[in-house]
Amino acid sequence: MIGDELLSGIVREYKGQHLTILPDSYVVIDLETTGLDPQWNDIIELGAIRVEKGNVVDKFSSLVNPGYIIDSFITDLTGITNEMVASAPSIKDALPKYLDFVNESIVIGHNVNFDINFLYDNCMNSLKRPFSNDYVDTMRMSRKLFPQERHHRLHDLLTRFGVKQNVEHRALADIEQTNYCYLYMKSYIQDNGIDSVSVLNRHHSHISAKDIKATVTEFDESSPFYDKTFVFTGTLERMIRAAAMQLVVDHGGNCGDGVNKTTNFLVLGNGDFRGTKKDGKSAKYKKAEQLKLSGCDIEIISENVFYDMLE
DNA sequence: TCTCCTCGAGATCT
DNA sequence: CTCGAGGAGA
Repeated sequence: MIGDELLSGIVREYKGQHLTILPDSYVVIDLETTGLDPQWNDIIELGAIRVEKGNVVDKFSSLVNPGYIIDSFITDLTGITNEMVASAPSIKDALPKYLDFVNESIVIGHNVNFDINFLYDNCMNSLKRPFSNDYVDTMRMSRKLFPQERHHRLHDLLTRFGVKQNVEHRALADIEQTNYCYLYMKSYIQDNGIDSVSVLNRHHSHISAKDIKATVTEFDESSPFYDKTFVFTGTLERMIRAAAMQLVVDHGGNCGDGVNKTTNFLVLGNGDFRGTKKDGKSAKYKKAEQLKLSGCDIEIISENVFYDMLE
């Protein structure tokens, strides 16, 4: 995002700050737009709810006429049609009322930088002022809180927290669900005595195999994992690598970062390789093949076989 | 072998 | 921002 901003010459100098506190009073926002890029796309719905001391005290919702035909892809996604925005105000007319509603409050949203960037640019263009509210991002909270999860879309959070979700992406509906996710994670942090500031600030440094400690003390010695050393290459489909490594050590096995003579299993991720690869094989794969030829006790298995071994 | 750095690419929002 | 591969240098 920063790179894109520099390339396109957009530096949002007066943007608010990301906060690691968990406020009781705030405004949850969500926008529907004609696309993903604030430079080329426009707002078609402004939504917000005001929460004070845990209670929803006010709501704001307004469609916005972008001044051109909305792509059918967006209509399918959001349920917002050209007929619906035909009588709606332009962004220049709708924005001041919206800003009055949001006021100076802390803003909460899912991947809220998306919404804030749209608001910032529209404020600059229409009103010659920035949008500088500080904010809390529920996507960032989820990433920090549940680093073992691969996906952190709003949809994924709702599934994880056991909530049914709507088909259409209308602003107020998404806002209500975002608020639910915020409150859920806020309680999760408080109930588990987590230090929110340090957890929400930590950047997830690279996990090395030796950092993974077993969470159990008793091991089944007949497990195919027992006393075996596992190494992973490529991206796993079903979980992130750290979670798979945790499974290995909890079954009495060990993990390594690189392939060597002590490696017993190399697990090939079903997903694409991200690093440089020639002939579709990673360096770990080729090294494992060599060791196997020279008589080492090493097996090269697929991700699916790995899961089968767990049973 | 290990630690640290760089690079590419995916994720997330509509 | 994150994750994973791979290279440099101790």
